[in-house]
Amino acid sequence: MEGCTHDHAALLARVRHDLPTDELLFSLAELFRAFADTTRAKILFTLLGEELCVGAIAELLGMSQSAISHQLRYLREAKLVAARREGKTVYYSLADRHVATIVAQGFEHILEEREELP
Amino acid sequence: MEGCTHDHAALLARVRHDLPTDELLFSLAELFRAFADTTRAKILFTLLGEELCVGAIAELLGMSQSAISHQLRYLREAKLVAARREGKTVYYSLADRHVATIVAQGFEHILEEREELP
DNA sequence: CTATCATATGAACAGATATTCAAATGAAAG
DNA sequence: CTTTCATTTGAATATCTGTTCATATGATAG
Repeated sequence: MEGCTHDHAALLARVRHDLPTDELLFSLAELFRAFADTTRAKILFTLLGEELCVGAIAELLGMSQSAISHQLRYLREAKLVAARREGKTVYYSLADRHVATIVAQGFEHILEEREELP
Repeated sequence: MEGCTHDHAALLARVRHDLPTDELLFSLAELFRAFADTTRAKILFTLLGEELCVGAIAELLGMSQSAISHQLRYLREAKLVAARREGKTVYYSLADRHVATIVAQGFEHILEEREELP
């Protein structure tokens, strides 16, 4: 059967009350999905310091221009990168200061976690 | 053909130098993958305030106990939640203070983003 | 106009992932 | 021991996701 039969009605009510809406939780998951792929994480890192064109990123990561372009579209629609056209070339940059913060926080977590295991 | 033929050798060299190792970037993506699923995001939220048993989480999210257990295993292996057994019941809680920080940062991002569009 | 460079896009395929279902633990109580 | 409760696990399945390949767009030069 399903679940336990404990008496946690009061606890559940309280936790449920504090829980954000489904829609907001979905947005949160959506945001983290952008960082959850190795290729996209790499792209975001290359853009931490400077704006770069698609070909440069592709070369940097040793991947096809098409693959990078697809991921850039993803990041663009997630509003995490911004595009700027200059002639034939399109330059990408981070769209939001939060991107850097979130990446930095994740990094800190990983590094501290590794220090704990000698 | 592939990529552009610009002269960005110096730029590429510099960016490449600042780029973390593949292994570290993979770990980063792996960490964010844990937050990148709606069910897992919900679970982490329910655990922000208190520790809860599996059945309670399942009831709270209106999902099967098995589905929740599978995701809890994922989160346990990612070292984001900790389990504590008490009789038949297993209580889960957040394993790391970073979890709360990362979630909070993501939330802030979403909320600010929404304020910008009236 | 045509040719070329940089990027974008669509379809297709392969691999990953989340949920369900059925069955297996593990712990306490009778 | 058997029964029951809470949770875990494994296999199967359906869905999602990332890359490739081929083709299209957009911009400049000639």
